[in-house]
Amino acid sequence: MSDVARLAGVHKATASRALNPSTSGRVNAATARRVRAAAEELGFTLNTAARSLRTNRSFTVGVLLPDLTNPLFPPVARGIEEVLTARGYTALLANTDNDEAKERHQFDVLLGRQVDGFIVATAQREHALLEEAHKSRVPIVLLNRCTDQPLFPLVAGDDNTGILFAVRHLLDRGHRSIAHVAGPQDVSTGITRARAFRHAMEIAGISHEQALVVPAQAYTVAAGERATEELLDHHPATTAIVAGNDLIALGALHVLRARGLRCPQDISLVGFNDMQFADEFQPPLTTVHVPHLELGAEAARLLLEQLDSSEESAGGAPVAKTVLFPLHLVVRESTADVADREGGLG
Amino acid sequence: MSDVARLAGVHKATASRALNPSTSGRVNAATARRVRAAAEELGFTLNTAARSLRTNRSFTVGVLLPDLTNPLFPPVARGIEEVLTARGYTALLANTDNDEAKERHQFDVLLGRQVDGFIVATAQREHALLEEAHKSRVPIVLLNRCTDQPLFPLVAGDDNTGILFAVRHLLDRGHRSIAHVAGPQDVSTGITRARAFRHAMEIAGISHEQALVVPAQAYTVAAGERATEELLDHHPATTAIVAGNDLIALGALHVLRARGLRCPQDISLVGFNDMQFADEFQPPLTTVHVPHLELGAEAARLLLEQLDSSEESAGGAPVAKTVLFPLHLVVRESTADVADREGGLG
DNA sequence: CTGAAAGCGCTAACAG
DNA sequence: CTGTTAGCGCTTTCAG
Repeated sequence: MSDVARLAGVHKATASRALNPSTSGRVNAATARRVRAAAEELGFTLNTAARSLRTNRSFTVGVLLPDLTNPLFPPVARGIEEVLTARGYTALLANTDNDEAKERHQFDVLLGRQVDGFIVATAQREHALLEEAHKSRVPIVLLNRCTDQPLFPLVAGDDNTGILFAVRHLLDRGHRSIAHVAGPQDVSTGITRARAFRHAMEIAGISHEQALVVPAQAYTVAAGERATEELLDHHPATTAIVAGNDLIALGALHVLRARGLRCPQDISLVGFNDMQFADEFQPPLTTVHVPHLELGAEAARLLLEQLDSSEESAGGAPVAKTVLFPLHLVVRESTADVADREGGLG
Repeated sequence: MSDVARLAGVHKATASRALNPSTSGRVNAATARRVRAAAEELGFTLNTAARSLRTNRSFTVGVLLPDLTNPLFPPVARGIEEVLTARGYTALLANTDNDEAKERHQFDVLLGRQVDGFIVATAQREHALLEEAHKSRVPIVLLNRCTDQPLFPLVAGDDNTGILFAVRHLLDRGHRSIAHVAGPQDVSTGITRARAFRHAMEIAGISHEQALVVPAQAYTVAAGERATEELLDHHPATTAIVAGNDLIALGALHVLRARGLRCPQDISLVGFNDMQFADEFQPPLTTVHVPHLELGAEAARLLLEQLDSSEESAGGAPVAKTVLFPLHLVVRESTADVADREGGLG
């Protein structure tokens, strides 16, 4: 930078001001231009480590997610990345594998790297780390999952109406023996969707006892398989399943296939998330579409808002705003009328 | 850190030495323990910005990939992340969308963030940016794709034998009119696989003219659709297709379906990569399995090697080592005997 | 509008 | 084995 300054014939402080968009107003336009030209010529790139050291801001955001390999998260990550880079920020992605120790470690590493804030997609209903983090006042936005205590702003899909759409669709198709193979109940989405399911069934006048809910241990294909086995063992009369998410739905699909049950002729199935390639499954999966990219983008926006405001004033704790995105059902080929079911049997 | 030092009753330089694993040997064991205890007590986390500024090393690696949303890359990213974090490094992922300007920008941003090196999965056969980077001697490892000039170490799958397995499988099934819907020809994997295809057909004694190659414009479903349309328009007698990758295969699948051709009864199809959920397609895709996680891990290892050696000595330019991983064919349900084909027609 | 000077938190060379 | 000192490259008062 001294070199740039020398070439432009100014002091390095002036060069610094000229090169920083937020201070370039405080410098003569012609001088600024000269400095920029000099920087260009020398192929100068600003040393962010030095800037961070001085300003105590790294323009870096930590993103905690369970597993990038889960098809949900790549679009989320891209959404985050897009709004962050537009503002000169960079995302540091960290996989936690739903492991508390690993998460803690990643969190500390990210803190060491002076991240300005976090986007957390790994929230459990009870979450020690997040409670501590709340006390230490690090800016955090929750994505998708939230804690039981409303500690932080949250960006998520509107699971309630999502499930409502799914159930209504099955009811419209004449189903009454509908079961919910739910997600894990220690995660907010798991219980929200289960509650929404019970509620939707209740509205339809179906007794609480008939609104079957079998929780899977995790949002995975394997857990979905196990839970579906259990469901079908105990309640073979089930004609339709609402799955906690698409991976669980995939597990259900496997079990149906293994048992010689056809989907949708024998059992209808609705997923949740509309993950990439859900339309390529066998059969193409009817599922609730969640705009993951937008979720990521909005979470990033909310975090930036927080960072901006904490910059201007040490202002009071902002209300934990919640942004719920509208969801819609994508009807494909995994659902059919119950009527079709009787005739279909060979 | 001064606080830690004070609490431990030593100078901050000593504290620094005690806290850094690579220098903690140069300090009294008891003192070191005292310092670590103090650090623990104060919840001290080292400021990496300051360290970077001083040491000129950020323990950060830039990863350039086309698009995290492409199912190939999440496992690659995880592989990279796993070996990097084990050594205290962090990966900075950047999506380029195969856009040269965007890639340049991302590259510069990463340089500004003082990355110690790059893993690049976006190499084109002619690649201006990479040639410049080579001159500037930034440590780089190429992943999957390489430039025509062997500028950097490369980690990739052994595409040649992968394609050979695919072709041999189809030949064994009695196919002779086999076509290759190839990947884009400005990318190394695109031409390598196309060449390997021609070679494998040649070995089988099938004339060069019959070894049909139709290149897709990109490794996408849409491009795969277009290329397959073209192929089937001009060569309806084709009985089997080797696709440049699984996304192209998916495009082919769509076109077959649209034309009322059954896979595998009418046309057999082999993909490449064995991407996540390829086994859930309709039909489950026979494809060449590529160990993406291992590719990422190995690339990270190679880069770390380079970083270690450039640390010890300013040593001469290392030979551009190439690591090719063995690939194998996963036979599923998208391939069948030609014989079955005749009988299958209604 | 620009220059001078201090200092962010850490490490490394040098003494002792 | 430990303390002293200087300085990484930048931003930001404070003067002028």
